[in-house]
Amino acid sequence: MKQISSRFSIAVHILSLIAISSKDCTGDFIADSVNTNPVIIRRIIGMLKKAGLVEVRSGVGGASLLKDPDQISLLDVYRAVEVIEDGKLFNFHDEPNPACPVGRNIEAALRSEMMEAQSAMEQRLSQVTLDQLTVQFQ
Amino acid sequence: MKQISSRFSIAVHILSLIAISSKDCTGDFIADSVNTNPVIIRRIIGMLKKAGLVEVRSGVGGASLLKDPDQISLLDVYRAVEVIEDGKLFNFHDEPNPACPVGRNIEAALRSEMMEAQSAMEQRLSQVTLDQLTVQFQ
DNA sequence: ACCGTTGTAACCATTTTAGTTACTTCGGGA
DNA sequence: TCCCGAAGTAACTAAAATGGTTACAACGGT
Repeated sequence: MKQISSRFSIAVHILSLIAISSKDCTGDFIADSVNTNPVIIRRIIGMLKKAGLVEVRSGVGGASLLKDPDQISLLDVYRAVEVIEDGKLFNFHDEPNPACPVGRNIEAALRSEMMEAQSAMEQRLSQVTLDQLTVQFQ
Repeated sequence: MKQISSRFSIAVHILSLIAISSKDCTGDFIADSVNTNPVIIRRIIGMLKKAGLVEVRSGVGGASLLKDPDQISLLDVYRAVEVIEDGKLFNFHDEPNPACPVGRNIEAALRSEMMEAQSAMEQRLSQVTLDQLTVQFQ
């Protein structure tokens, strides 16, 4: 990968805006704050809906949170926007040669370390909630 | 991103093979163990050379380590293969609207949390050395 | 001089990403 | 009831990353 998709940062932006804003959060209003196309916003809100984080008033429009901001962690958002394939941050090359001692054993050993590293990151994300961010937006 | 490139797992494979193998580690020999094209191996070895981890006997061929396996961490390898852009694991969407309190403040707040999460992962990678892996390849 | 090996360049197919246009559907207000 | 703003989605695009491949020049022992 190059980088983890900006879907994640946009999703956090969207949720922060909904949490803070008193006015109706329509796709166009959010798109103006994020500075992107409204369709991008709708797509990401669709993912947040699927994850049970927000709801959208159909017809009239406007999104609202389904959880308190102190009950939404950055990990929840990260997982909602499906930023990585199959839940695995690290890719592993296909089918090393089983006839070689390294080829035969490296996958188990390295995958285990990859999971530890990934967990360390996700655990850190899980410790930060939306309200811990929004208090900084005076 | 989809996933962190398999360049990382291949690089670890390559270094493990060099560390363990008694015979000459040519690109073709390594490619056979990794099960990929020799050019892929040469490209990654080039990155490991640039990072000062290996050297290659020119003309005759064969790679060898420039450091003891207990002095090479997974983080060293991870950084050597330039798996992420600009050293930043997370991407951040461009230019949120400064006229909005969220748009104006979210970048600093979120980037700080992104760095913490990235550091947690990298710190875990830095704790594992090549020899801790290779002892598992009997 | 030959031959295996390395270092690259060039090219390719596939996938992801971010953005865009366009169209249908929904539901409230005039 | 008829609009109108909004959401949901399909289809398309351009750009970039990825993994792979062929080809070729340069190097250095035998």
